[in-house]
Amino acid sequence: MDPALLNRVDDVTWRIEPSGPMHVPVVIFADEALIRDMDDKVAEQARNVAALPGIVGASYVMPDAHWGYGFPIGGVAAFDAEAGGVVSAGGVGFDISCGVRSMTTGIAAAELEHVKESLAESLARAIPAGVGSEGTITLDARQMDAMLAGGAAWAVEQGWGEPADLTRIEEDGRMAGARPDFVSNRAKERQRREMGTLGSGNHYLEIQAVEEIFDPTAAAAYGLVGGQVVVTIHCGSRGLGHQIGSEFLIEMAAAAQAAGIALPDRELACAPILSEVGQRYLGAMRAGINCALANREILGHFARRVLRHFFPRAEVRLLFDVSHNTCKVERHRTGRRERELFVHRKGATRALGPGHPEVPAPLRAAGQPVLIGGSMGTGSWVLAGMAQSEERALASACHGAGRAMSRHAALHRWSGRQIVDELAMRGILVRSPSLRGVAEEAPGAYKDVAAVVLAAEHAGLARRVARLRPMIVIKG
DNA sequence: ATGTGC
Repeated sequence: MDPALLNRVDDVTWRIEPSGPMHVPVVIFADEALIRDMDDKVAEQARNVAALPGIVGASYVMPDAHWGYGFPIGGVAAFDAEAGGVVSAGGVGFDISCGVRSMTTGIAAAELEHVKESLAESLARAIPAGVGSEGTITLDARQMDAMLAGGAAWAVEQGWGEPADLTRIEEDGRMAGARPDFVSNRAKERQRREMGTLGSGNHYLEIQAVEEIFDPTAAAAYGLVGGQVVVTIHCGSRGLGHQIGSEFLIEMAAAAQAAGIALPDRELACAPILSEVGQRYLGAMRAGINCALANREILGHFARRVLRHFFPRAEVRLLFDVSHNTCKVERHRTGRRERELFVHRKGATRALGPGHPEVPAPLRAAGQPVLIGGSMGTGSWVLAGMAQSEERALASACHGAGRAMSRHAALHRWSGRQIVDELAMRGILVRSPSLRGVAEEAPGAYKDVAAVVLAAEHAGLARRVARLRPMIVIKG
């Protein structure tokens, strides 16, 4: 993207003023180098989002943004139901409530080095991964509905997790307003054997070491200790979320037309929040959120079991679990008014600042943990939401490194074997059922995650707390 | 993202 096409507000803030059908401006948070590397399509998509009915504030773009389906990945947009605002399946993303959880362990990374190979094998056996991966859990129709209504709280009731985890999950582990009866039988059928599975693409489970600490006070509150092991899981709602997204995309294309909404791009299919289709999507999507919360809870439980086998004294505690593909009802101040908004975050994380009442009490003074998944080779980051994020971007921040290259281009450039060997030389063990998947996920296909988090910090969205170095990567 | 797909 050519920076000359944008209005530069400061080093990390850029605007496109409303023109034509746009109701609000586009606001992009990124440094100049990230802007130059960003696809022109991101600005086009963000402008299209700014033209949707009932949008409030701005069409926001995070520093890790790239081209997505309809909405950019790394996009944040809030809608006012009473002003004709819409909800969009493409604004949430196909992988409903895809997200990240990190667990601290108290294990010294140096100690783990001695068992790294066998731990990698055990994790690869315990965590089903890959396209169409199925696990050891099969749900009947009643259990499926209970899971879709209960989320991670349901998983804990079933013995796949610990009650203390729930306070460290958004929505306390259970999304209210879920309507399992609005989820199609086909979506439920696809999910029957997929609970506790990782899936494919950019999903992973990593064993990481706390490599560097930037904010000792926040790190202490988060339980992050230099040289200790952290487990991070990136996964979502698997086949169920995908099926819900696909079905509602079709329904919303018709609903938008029926509501007389002119779509600049058919991929922006949406329905008025107050319409029948809009309400049905929200109920189904919230069930999808519960599916993702339950899935990450179960995967965390499997990882915990394996770690305790190797380290019986390990205390595997959930630091936090965040979703980055959601639409949530939140109260925000825009201009002079505070009002209820439907906030779409697609490839973007909620980032509540210090003192916010929705942040769990032990973490509240530091602010909400913002977990940033990097690529396999470059590591991940833990940030903390900043007070300014509320005003700057509806309390949102980036979610990852963001792709810099298409999967196709990455396949052309690297072989999976070569990536596995190169990472092994650097002490990073990769286990995956798909070498093709590994090539697509080559570290070089991603943006510089350090530059992304620095831009987020300079923009006042989230500040750096710690950097995590990958040791073992279980890849889908 | 995805029982990967025109």
